[in-house]
Amino acid sequence: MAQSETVERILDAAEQLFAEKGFAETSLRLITSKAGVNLAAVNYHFGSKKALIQAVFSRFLGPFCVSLERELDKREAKPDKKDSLEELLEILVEQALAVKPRSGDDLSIFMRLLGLSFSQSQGHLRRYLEDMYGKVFRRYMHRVHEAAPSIPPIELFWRVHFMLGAAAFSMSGIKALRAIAENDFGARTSIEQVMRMMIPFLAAGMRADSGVVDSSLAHAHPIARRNALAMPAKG
Amino acid sequence: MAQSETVERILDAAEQLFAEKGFAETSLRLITSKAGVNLAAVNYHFGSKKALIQAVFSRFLGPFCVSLERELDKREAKPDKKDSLEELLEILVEQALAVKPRSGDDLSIFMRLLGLSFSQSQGHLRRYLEDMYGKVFRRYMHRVHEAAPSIPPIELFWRVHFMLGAAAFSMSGIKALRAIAENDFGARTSIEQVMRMMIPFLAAGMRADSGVVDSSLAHAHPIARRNALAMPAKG
DNA sequence: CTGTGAGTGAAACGTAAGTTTCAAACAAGT
DNA sequence: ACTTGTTTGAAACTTACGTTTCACTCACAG
Repeated sequence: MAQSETVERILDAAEQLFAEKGFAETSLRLITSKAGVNLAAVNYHFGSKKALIQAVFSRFLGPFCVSLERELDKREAKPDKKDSLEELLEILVEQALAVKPRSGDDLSIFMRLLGLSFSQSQGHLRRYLEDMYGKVFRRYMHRVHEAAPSIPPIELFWRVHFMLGAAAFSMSGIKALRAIAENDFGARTSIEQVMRMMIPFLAAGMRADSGVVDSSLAHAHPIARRNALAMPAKG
Repeated sequence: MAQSETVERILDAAEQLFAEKGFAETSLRLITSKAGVNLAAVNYHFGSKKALIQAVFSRFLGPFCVSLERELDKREAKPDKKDSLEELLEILVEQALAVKPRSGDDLSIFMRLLGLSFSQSQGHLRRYLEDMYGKVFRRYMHRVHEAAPSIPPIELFWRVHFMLGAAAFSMSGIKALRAIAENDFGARTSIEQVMRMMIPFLAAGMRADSGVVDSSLAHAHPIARRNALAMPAKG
C-alpha cells in the first residue's frame, strides 16, 4: 500500500461507519476490514479508538472552523453591515458544503456525527470539541446576538442548541425518516431539500418573541403565558 | 427481596443509565449492580437486553400514549373548535409531565430516551415503536395539519421531526448545556424553563411560511431563495 | 409436613471487543 | 548493497459483555 494512505482509508471508513452505527457499535475490526487495512493499523496510527474518533472529527471540523473563521473575519471588516439570521444560517450551510465536496451524503454524515458527539456519552469528545472549537462558536454566537438583539443572550444560547438539535436529529435519522416520508406521502425528499426546509423553520424559531421576557410570567400557567405572548414578528 | 419488586428496580436503573450513557454503553452488570439485584435477573425477567430496552420504553410510552389518545378523543368530540399550534404543543408537554410524577429530572430522561431511540441504530426499537405507537402519532399529526393547513403535509412531517429533534437533543445534552450556560452567563436555567423556552421557538418554526411553496425556486441559489421568501407570519 | 415452582445467587461459558506483540516487508539515505 | 526507521500482517492477549447453568431459598398449596 502506498505511503500511508492507510490513514485516510481508515478515516473514511470510520467516518462512514460511525455516522451509520454510532461509536460504541462500530468495532475497529469492522472499520479496518471496510478500509482494507490491518487491524493493528488503527492503534499504530492513532493510538486508540478514542483518538481515532477525535481524528475523524478534526478532519472536517478543523477546515470547517477555519473556513467559518475566515468568513467571520470578512464580515467583521465591515462593521456597518449586520447580517440577518438567515444569512448567518446560510453561512453555516455554505461552509459545511464547501468543506465536504466528496459525496452527496456527506452533509448528512457531518450533521449526524455532530449530533452523535452530543448524544453519545463520549465525555472525552465533548471536552475535546469544546477545547478546539469553543472559541469560534462563541464568536458566531456573538454575531447571532447582533442579528437578534431583542432576544436575551441566554435564550439565544438555548435557541442555537434547539437549532443544532433539529438539524442533527433530522440528519441522524434521515434515512429512516425519508423512508417513512416516502411511504406516507409518496414523495421523495432529497437531503438538500430537507436542509432547505429547515432554514425557514429555524430562522422563524430564532426570531420568535422571547419566552422569558417577563419574569413575572416565568412561572405562570402555560396557557396563561401563551395568551400573554405575542405572535412571532420579524425581529 | 419482596416479591419481584426486582422488575421495577431493574427498570428504574436501566431507564436512568440508558438515558445517561446510551444503550450499547450500558452493560447489564452495571444495571443490575445499580439496581442491587443479581445479574441473571434481567435475562430471567425480560429474556434479553433488547427486550429490556423495549420494556423501558413501554413503561412510559404506554401510559403517555393512552393519555394522549384520551386527550385527542376529548378534543375531537368538539369538531367546531380547532386547537392552535401552541395548544397542541402544550398537550404533549402536559401529557409528558402528567405521566411522570417521579423526579424532577424525569422529563429530560423521557426526551433523552426518545432521542436515543432514533439516533442509536437499534433497528428493533424503531420497528417496535412504529408498531406500538405509530397510530397515535399519525393521529396527532393530522391534528397539527388542521392547525396549520397552509403548510404542505410533507413539510409538516419534517417540521415535526425538526421539533422532535430540537427537544430530544436539548434534553439529551441538557446537563452539559446547563453547565455551559451557567458558566457563560452566570444564570441557572431549570429544565422546565428550557422546555418553556422551547415552545415559542417551535411554534414559530412550525408556522413559518413554507420553504417549498414554489417549485421553481426549489433548486435556485440559497441567497436567491431566501430573498424570495417572506418573513414568518402568523399562519 | 412436604413437595413444587417461581425467584435468586454465584459461577461459568462463549464471543467479541480493544490492545499488544513481534517478525516480515518496505522505503529511503548513505 | 546495506542499514535504519517506519509501516504492515498475523496472531495472541486481556478484558468485558450477554447469556446460560445449576444449586439453593422460600412462600405456599396439598
